[in-house]
Amino acid sequence: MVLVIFIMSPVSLFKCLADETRLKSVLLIKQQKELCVCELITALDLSQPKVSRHLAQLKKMGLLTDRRQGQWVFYRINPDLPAWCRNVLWETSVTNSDYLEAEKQRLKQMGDRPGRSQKFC
Amino acid sequence: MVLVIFIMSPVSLFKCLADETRLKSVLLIKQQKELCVCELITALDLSQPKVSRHLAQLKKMGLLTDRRQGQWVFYRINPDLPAWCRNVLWETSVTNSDYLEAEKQRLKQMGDRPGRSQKFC
DNA sequence: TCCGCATATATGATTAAACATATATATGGT
DNA sequence: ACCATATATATGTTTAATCATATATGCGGA
Repeated sequence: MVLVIFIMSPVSLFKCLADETRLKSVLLIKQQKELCVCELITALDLSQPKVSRHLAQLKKMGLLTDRRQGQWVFYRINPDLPAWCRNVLWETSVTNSDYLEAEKQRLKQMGDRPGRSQKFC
Repeated sequence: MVLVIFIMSPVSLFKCLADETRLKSVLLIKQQKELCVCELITALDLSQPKVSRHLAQLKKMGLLTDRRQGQWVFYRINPDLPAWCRNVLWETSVTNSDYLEAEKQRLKQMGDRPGRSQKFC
């Protein structure tokens, strides 16, 4: 039986969130539970490599996890993320509820959003 | 009658906290209510220009305020800092209580700490 | 089944920009 | 003059953006 505890240093978390692309990605994903790269590209209105790079960085830092479903890769908040990090995210999103308005709008208007197979979760 | 609301964008706050010198300065100041530059230099064990520069940046961003008392300049958390920012700081400091152990130790052992004249507060 | 093409995502390489630090010097108060 | 603090300049280091390309999956037709 193995117990793995995931630790995130304060500075590491803040570095993750100190970039607009990363912060918006994280908050959007948190709010939508799960998003694939092409949905984020549309919502954030940014280039594919740019989004992909920041997601890779967030995954490497342990803030996000990903799963592949067919041709799509879906990103989520790492379920093992320490509570204090989740609280920081929560604090940020509730107080700045208008911060993602444009992004949510673009996401809502997006056609051809890939379907989720729940069996893979 | 003028009402001034101070707003801090999420990314701005996280940029402030995404550097170890700045984060430790802010958390130490928050915990000690008020610290002058020479106390921070001792506690953080860093060069004077380095500390001074980061403090100036935090003041410019609105996270800190300062007051001069004689030859010393004391820094505090800006009393007008939005509640969500304070909550993020609180969340960070309670969960990472050992993060400032060495700094608190050095501060405690520091001789010749300047006295505070309460009349200026 | 195999091939070619389309879509989704990732990554290498390059360049540009932002950031942090050190040294030296300036300012402001006693 | 002395002390505490701030700032200017130069320099090194990190970080981010872009373009081009690579990998992976899916689909349609021979």
